[in-house]
Amino acid sequence: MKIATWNINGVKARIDGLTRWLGEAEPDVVCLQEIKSVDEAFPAEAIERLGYNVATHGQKGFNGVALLSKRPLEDITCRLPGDDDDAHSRWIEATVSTDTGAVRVASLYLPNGNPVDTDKFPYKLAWMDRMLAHAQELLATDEPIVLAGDYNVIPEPKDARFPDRWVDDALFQPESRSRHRALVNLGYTDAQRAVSRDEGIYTFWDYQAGAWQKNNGIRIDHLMLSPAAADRLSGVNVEKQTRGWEKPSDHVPVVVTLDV
DNA sequence: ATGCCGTTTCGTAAACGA
Repeated sequence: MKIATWNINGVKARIDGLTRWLGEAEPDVVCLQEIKSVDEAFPAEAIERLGYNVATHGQKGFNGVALLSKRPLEDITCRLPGDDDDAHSRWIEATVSTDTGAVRVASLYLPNGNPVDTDKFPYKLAWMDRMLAHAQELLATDEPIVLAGDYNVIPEPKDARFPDRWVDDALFQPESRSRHRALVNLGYTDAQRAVSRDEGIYTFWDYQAGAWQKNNGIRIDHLMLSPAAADRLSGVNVEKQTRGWEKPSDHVPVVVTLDV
């Protein structure tokens, strides 16, 4: 089973690239972030025509997450527990069953947190604490778990082409990185790092200042696997070619292959 | 470097992003 995550930066602006990529890569499950659409305006038909079921958790203007799956999406839940006043649409999870088992998949869009000296940064950290609590609860189930999305965290210096430029950024703060490590310490495996410790693996290149042309990238889109899911991991691929397409997202898809 | 670029919105400038 191929499970992908992709921050598409506006699903309506990206529908041609999205359908092209679905046809070429043929993922079984796709976790989308930053759909920037309300549920009613999500271009579901174009995606359903390619054989996908669609579940969305959108909001007007920004944020918004979605799940696409060739097999039915079961037990769909939206929102991250722990703060009923949090109105941002940043979490959707569902179960996908196969002939040999089932996997619980979440599409998450972790808050950016910039600028660090504003309320946005403590919101990010509190959101990460809620995510850690929920991730721990999920481990009590027998199903393999995949927490996939835009984490807005650069885990290590080697996950940035120019780490020195990120030291004042919320994505690279010690508080952000330590919470990401806490997810690992709970037992979740960074799928990319399970297959390669290489530097130079990036998933985001800014639109500005020729970042793509200069390969000034960062690795912030992650698929975190529970022990049961990590046991089934057989491959990871960064779909870098999409960044060179016309009207690209600034993020590219990351795909894991699980023997499920 | 208050810059760059791109998407969205009861738009035509501002919010948000990373």
